[in-house]
Amino acid sequence: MDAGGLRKAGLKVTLPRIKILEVLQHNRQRHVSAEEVYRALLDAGEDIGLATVYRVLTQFETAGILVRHNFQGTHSVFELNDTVHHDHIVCIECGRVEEFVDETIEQRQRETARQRSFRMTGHALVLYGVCPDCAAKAEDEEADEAAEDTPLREDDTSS
Amino acid sequence: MDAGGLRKAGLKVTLPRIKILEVLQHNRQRHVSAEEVYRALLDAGEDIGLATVYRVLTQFETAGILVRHNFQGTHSVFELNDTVHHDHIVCIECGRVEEFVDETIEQRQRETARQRSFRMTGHALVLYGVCPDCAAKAEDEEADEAAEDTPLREDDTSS
DNA sequence: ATGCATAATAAGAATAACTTGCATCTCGAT
DNA sequence: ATCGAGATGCAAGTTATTCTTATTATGCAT
Repeated sequence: MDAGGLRKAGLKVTLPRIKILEVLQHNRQRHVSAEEVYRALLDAGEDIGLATVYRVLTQFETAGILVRHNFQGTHSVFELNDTVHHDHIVCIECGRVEEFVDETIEQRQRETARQRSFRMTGHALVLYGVCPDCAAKAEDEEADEAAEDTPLREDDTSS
Repeated sequence: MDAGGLRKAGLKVTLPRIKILEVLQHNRQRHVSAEEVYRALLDAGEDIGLATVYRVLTQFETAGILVRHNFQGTHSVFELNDTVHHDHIVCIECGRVEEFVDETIEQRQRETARQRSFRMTGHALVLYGVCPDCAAKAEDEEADEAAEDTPLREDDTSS
């Protein structure tokens, strides 16, 4: 699953690539950023350059070994592509990400592309919302604020 | 619709904001980037700073006046939010963007969030594919390449 | 209409996330 | 073991966006 995958993708089996693949496999359930992969390898005592991490992740993406997401717009995160396809729902408060699959949505997407004569090559569906945990926290804070109901105030009468 | 919208959003009605709003309204059917708004205003003889454009666009987004998209991951584009909600299908070849609405998908998304006890605040759905025009072009080129089967070549025998 | 407190602006420096150029090194076919 | 294509590390360069600060404009009360 390691070197074989690389070989099949037409990529030389090099130490950095193997190590990066390992990090991704160890974080199979999470979405990791390039920076995180880099840090993980440095912490593991590997001598690797950040540029290499970026290059290799892009190559892996091109090779279909992993999938890139842009949940926050500011930076990309990656996950291995050896699981079944799924979409994501992201908590805008804590950043937590859950996966889901809805065959009805998938089907309607294909239908939409077909109607417009597009040959669909992929899609990105991300739902944004507040997860149950953060919703609970927010309720607590609302209760606190109800006592003063002043949205913005600098004067806390401290002087 | 100009100043009133700003006023309602709790934003002071300033010249830069009005001008930026005008650019967005003149490009109602397109998706414009911060850079494009900036250029448009410079070309129109306005004296405005790029930082102001970014700041105002972000304020507008927060105020719900416009919507931000990250189609290519590298930079954001914006569109006014006074039309009905819609999703997008993007051509990966030429960048052309079409809009669509599918109530079934919308509904399944709400259902998905509900099932996971997320309070859904928004979503991003982008279909990627090749538009009819680009597909036609690609076919032509395939025919050309069949004769030489070299994917990349600079030599067009023009010299 | 006018002044003042507050909010908004411009300009440029700063930052985050990547990307590229280049000399050196490694993989792997021989 | 050898050699060449391709990979790597480092440092410098990009790109998109945000921050800092001094300056200016706006809106509200008068």
